[in-house]
Amino acid sequence: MSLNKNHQINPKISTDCVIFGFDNEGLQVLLIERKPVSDREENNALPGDLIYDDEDLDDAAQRVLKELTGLSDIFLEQIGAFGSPDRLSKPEDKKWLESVRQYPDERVITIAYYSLVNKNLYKPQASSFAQSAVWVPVSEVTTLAFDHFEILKAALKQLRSKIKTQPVGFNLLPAQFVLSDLHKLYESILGRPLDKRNFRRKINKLGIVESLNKKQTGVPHKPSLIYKFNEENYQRLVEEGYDNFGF
Amino acid sequence: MSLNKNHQINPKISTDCVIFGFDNEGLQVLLIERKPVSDREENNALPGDLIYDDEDLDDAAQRVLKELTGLSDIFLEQIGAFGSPDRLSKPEDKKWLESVRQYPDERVITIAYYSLVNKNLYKPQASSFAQSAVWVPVSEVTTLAFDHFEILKAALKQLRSKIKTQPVGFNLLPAQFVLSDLHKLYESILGRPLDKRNFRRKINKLGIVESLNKKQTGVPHKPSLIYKFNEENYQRLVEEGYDNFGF
DNA sequence: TAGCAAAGTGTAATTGTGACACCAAGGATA
DNA sequence: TATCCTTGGTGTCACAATTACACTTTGCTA
Repeated sequence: MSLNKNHQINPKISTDCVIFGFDNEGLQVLLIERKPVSDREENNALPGDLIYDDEDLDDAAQRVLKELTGLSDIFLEQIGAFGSPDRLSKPEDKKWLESVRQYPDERVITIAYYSLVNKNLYKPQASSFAQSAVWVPVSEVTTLAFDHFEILKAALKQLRSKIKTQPVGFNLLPAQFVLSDLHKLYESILGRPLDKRNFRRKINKLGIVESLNKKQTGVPHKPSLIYKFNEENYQRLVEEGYDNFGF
Repeated sequence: MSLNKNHQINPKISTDCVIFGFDNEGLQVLLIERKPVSDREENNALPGDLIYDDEDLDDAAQRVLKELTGLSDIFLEQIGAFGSPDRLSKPEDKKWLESVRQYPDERVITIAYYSLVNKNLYKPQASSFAQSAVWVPVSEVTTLAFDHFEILKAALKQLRSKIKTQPVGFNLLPAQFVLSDLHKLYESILGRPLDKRNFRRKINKLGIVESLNKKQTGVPHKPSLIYKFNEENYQRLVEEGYDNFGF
């Protein structure tokens, strides 16, 4: 910490959340559709909000998540700060801000987070911005408002690197699942195919899933065994300093 | 982005830099000694500064680095934002801020960076805070001002994880070095011993160092060959998508 | 010239990875 | 009720990577 200098600013601080979900369609992200202009994709934005006085950054992100999805205490990790002085200055973005902010020209630095939600628990909320929330397959997103596409790319990168060392994927699945769901999830996140037998071998060796000795019913093919995540074994691995899940 | 709400703040934004250096004593970090009170360690702080209007976050961190070390264009990576509302409120810290800031009670959110500098190129500068900069072995740091110890721990964690996938260590070494320097560097960063033969095999296989066919002189033991980092081979590896340096 | 200190080198056992193909089970349908 | 369709579930082999481990070389110093 040094002495004061001239020209320092007091920007606004926001938090923007990249909320990932997963289903048979693959990896999705929850976006807010902004109303005006055409329905071009670049009008979508990440959900976010300005942070409050005396509010911790993580708490602000949890609050956004809660307002939007109704979920609390879910996986959430900071991506980093995005604060380019011109990050809000695309013409469409400026116009939109003018309609919505008291001081639309103020600089805003955002602290970005990503989180993993189980879409089965997700229930859209009635809060002001949750109305226009939509799940969009990550692979179909090519542009977003502000610098949000850049933030999404950073989130994906961090998630990919995280899932190689920690079994965070379970946050995206229901409590009971089938190994092929987990398999598809890993393929969706990593964006490449994984050999079925090798995948299963790895998962089994880790001992982080546990069969419930129940089978699927009503499926037009051989029913799969149903599994749950074994949190105790996972905790043991982490305590032993294990951090390589090797994908 | 949602609608405005009450209670939003306009905090100050600072950047704090964890500047790592390396020599025979191991991994070091550059700290600022705050003047008052006793010479207890918790008076040391990370170098940092408030950011300017219209200044990009990365640029602010580069500026701090330049003012402090005289170096520009060196390895620098964001760690993340630290913004707990009470991060400045330890009594000693408050007293110090009162002596130095116009509005010492203002909330300050910091964007932390870490960087790797070659101590041979480092020359202390005459800037206001560079006067009291000191290199301290990372292993001896146990407390710091504000939340800076937490930031240091995050920096170390990120560096350890980074060095497993990218050969960033070369930023800490002189342009010409000896394999045992590189070996000691990796051991210092990872905090555990690495087998000499296995280490050399890995480095050689990667092809990212290149012998200059010169030997050390004046050492009281068998002289070592002198190496340099092979940037072309490294670039090739990165372009091929290689990101596992396997330590 | 003896001794010291660090440099430099190879192998064997184990473990991990990647590629690959067939049978099983249940529902759907003819 | 037999056939077909779809997905579940399984083992092996070749190769690569990792770990553990000890002795000789070189140059300076005493």
